[in-house]
Amino acid sequence: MNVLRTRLTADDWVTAGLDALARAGPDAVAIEPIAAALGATKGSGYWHFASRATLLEAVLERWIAVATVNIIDDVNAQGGSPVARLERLLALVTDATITHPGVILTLSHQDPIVRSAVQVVTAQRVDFVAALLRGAGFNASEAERRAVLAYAAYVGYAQLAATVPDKLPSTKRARRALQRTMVNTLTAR
Amino acid sequence: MNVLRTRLTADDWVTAGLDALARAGPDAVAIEPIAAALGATKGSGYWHFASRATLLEAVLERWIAVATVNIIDDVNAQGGSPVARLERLLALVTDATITHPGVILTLSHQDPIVRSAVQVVTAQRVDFVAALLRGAGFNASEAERRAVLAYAAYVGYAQLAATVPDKLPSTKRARRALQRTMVNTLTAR
Amino acid sequence: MNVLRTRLTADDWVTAGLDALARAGPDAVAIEPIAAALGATKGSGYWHFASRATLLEAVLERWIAVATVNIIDDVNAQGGSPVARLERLLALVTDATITHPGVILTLSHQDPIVRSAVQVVTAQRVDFVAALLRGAGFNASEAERRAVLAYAAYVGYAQLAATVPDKLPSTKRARRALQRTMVNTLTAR
Amino acid sequence: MNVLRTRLTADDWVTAGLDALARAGPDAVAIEPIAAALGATKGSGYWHFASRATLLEAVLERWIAVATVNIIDDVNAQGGSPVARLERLLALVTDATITHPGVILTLSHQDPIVRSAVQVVTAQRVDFVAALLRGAGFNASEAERRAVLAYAAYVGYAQLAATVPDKLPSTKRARRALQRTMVNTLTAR
DNA sequence: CATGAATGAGGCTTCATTCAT
DNA sequence: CATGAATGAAGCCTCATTCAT
Repeated sequence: MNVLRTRLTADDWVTAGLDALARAGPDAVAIEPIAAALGATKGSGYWHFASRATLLEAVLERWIAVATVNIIDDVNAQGGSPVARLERLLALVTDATITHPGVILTLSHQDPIVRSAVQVVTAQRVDFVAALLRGAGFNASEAERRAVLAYAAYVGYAQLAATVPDKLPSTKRARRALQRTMVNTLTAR
Repeated sequence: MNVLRTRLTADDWVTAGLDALARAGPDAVAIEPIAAALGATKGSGYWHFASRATLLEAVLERWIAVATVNIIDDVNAQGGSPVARLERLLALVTDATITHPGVILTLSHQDPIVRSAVQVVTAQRVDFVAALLRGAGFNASEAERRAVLAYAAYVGYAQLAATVPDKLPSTKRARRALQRTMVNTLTAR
Repeated sequence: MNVLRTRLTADDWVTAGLDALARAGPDAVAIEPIAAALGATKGSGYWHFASRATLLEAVLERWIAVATVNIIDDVNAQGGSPVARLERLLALVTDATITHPGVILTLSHQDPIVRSAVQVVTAQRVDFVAALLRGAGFNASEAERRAVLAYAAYVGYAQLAATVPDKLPSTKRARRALQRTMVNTLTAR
Repeated sequence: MNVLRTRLTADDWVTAGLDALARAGPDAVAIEPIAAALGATKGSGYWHFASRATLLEAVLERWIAVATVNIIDDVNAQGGSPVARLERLLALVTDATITHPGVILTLSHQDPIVRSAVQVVTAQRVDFVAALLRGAGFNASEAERRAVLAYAAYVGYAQLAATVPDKLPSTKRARRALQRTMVNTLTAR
C-alpha cells in the first residue's frame, strides 16, 4: 500500500505507528519497520520526528484518544442504564483485546514514555467505570474500589487471552456469559 | 561485586539470570549483560550454556520452580482451610509482584520459549486455585471457572501494581483488605 | 588508504572483495575485514549488502565475469586459429594464477555458494576449450574429453604455482615453451 | 568410539587428526573437533600438543609418510616396467582422491606449515615420477618436465573430482581408460 | 521533503588458548 | 594426565541515529 503516495505527512506515520502498536506493541513502534511499512526510508521518519521517542509519543497520544475517549463516547452514545453500559464496555474492550494483541504489551512496558500514557488511560478508564458504578448507586469510595477490581479483571483477562487463550471461553456466547458474571459480581451488594 | 569470586557455576548464572528476569523481564536475560553483572566474560557464559536461548530456558525452568512450586509448597505447608490458603496465596503473590516488576513482562512476551513457560506456570496456578475452590465445596467446572477469574484478577492486579501503583492501596493493611474482598467475592455462592 | 573517500558504493565493496578473493580466497571475503580495508565501518557494509553471504555472492558474480567471460572475449577478440587462441588462453590464465594466489582456494572450497560459482566457471571454461578443439577438427566427444584434461592440467598447474613455484619454469620464455608443449599434446592426433 | 579408552596417547590424537585431514582438510585438524571425536576435552589435547599448530605439524608429518612414502613402496613392491608402475601410481592416487576429499584442501592451503609439508610431498612425488620416466628412457631434464606435467594433471584431476565430479568419468572402467590416455601422452615421444 | 550512506553501540557466537586443580 | 572454567579476539548481525545532498 501507499505505493502511489509520494508525500507522507506526520499523520501518516502516526497512523501506521498506531497500527504497529495494536498489532505488536510499543517495541514495534520504531522508525525502521514503520518506514518499511510505508514504503519510505528511515531518514524520512527523522524528518517528521526528532527521534523514535518522539514518534512513540505521538502514537501514544493518538492511542489515548482512540483507545479510550472514543470507546467512552461509544458506550455513552447508546445510552441505557449504568449496568447496561458497563456490560457494553466490557464486551467492546475484551473483543478489542483479541483483535489487538499488542495492547497487552503496551499495558506492561518498562519505557517511561509508555508507562505515563498507560497511566493516563488507566485513570480515565477507572474513573469512567467508577462513575458508572456511582450511577448504579454505590458511594464514591466503594465505586472506586470496585472500579479498580473491574479494571484488574479486564487487564488480567487480556493477559490470559494473549498467552493462554485455551483457558478462556472460545465462543462469543460463552464470553458474554462470563462478562455478565463479572458485571453481576461487581454490582452485587 | 563478585570481584572476589574466581569460579562460577552454571547455577550462579541461572541465579543472576533469574534476578534479571525479575527486575527487567526476559529481554534482560542475555549472555553479555549478565556476564557483566557477574564480573565474568561472555565466553565464560558460553561454557555453561550453549546459547542465549539455553540460558533463558534454564532461567525460566528455575522461575517455574520458585514462582510456583515453591509458593504452592509454602501455602500448603502452613495448613489451614482452603479459603485461608487462598488468602495466603494472594498475599504472597501480590507482594512478589511489587518487588519483582519484571514478572509482568514475562507474562506477556512474544518469544515462544517464554510463552511456553508462562503456559506451564499459568496452568499450575489455575489448577492449584481450582483445587482449593473444590476443597471449599465447589464442583469441578464451577471451581475451574472461578479459578480462571481469580487468576485474571491477580494478573491484572500485578499489571496495575507495575504501572499505576498509586491507584492501588499503599498500606499492607489496605492491601490485605482488598485481598479479603477478592477472596470473599470468589467464594461467594 | 582511502582516507579521502567519503562515500562508497556497493561496487567499491565488490571491488575490494574481489581483491580479497584474489589474494586470500573466499574466507577473506568478509564484511568486517573489508570494511577495515576500505576505511569504513561494518554497518556501512550492511547498508550495501544484507549479509556476508550476499556480499560473497556479488563478489563471485563479478569473479565469474572477470575470470572467464572477459578472458574469453579477449581471446576471441584477437582472432587467429583455434590452436593460436588456445595458446593465448593458456598464457593469460597461467599468468593470472601467479598474481592471484587466492583463486586456487576458491576452486576448492566447501561453501555451496562458492562451489556453485566454481561450477559455472568450470563449465564455461571447459565448454570454451572444447569449442576451440572442435574448431581444430576434433569431434564433439573427443573435444570434450581433451578439454577436461586441458582444464585439469591448468588447474594443477595453478596449484603448483601457488604452492611449489620453484618446480615450475621461472622465466616467461620457459613458461611459453611449457604451454606450447601442453597445446601440442592436447592437439596431437 | 573410544568410550572405553581411559588414557589417550599423542599418537591417538595424530591418528584422529589424519582422519580429519583426509575427510575435511587442514582446517579440520583443530583441537576442539578432534577432542570431540575422541571423547576427550580440549585441555587434554593441550597436554599432548603445545598448540593447534604443533598438532597439525605432527599430523602432516604422518601424512607425508602415509600419503607418499607408503604409496611409493606399494608401487615399487609389485615390480613391473616403469610404464606399468606409472599406471599403477595414477590409479592408486586418483582413487585416493575420491575417498579422501580433504587432500585437495591440503594441496591448496595458505598456512605456511601446510605449504611446507605439501612442498615435501610434491617434491617426492615429482621426483618419483621423474625417476620412472628416466627408467622409461627419457633424459633427466625431459623426465623432470614431463613429471611436473603429470603431477599437474593429477592435481587438477583431483580438484575437478572434488568440485565438478559430473564432468569426470563415473565408472572405474572409464577412469582407467583416462589414466591410460594420460600415461600414453606422457610417455609418447 | 526525503534519500542514501554511514556510524556505533550492543548482543550473538566460535574457537584457540590458558590455567588452576 | 586430564578436566572444567575462563579469556579474548574475531566475525556476524540489528538498529537508532546522523548527515550531506
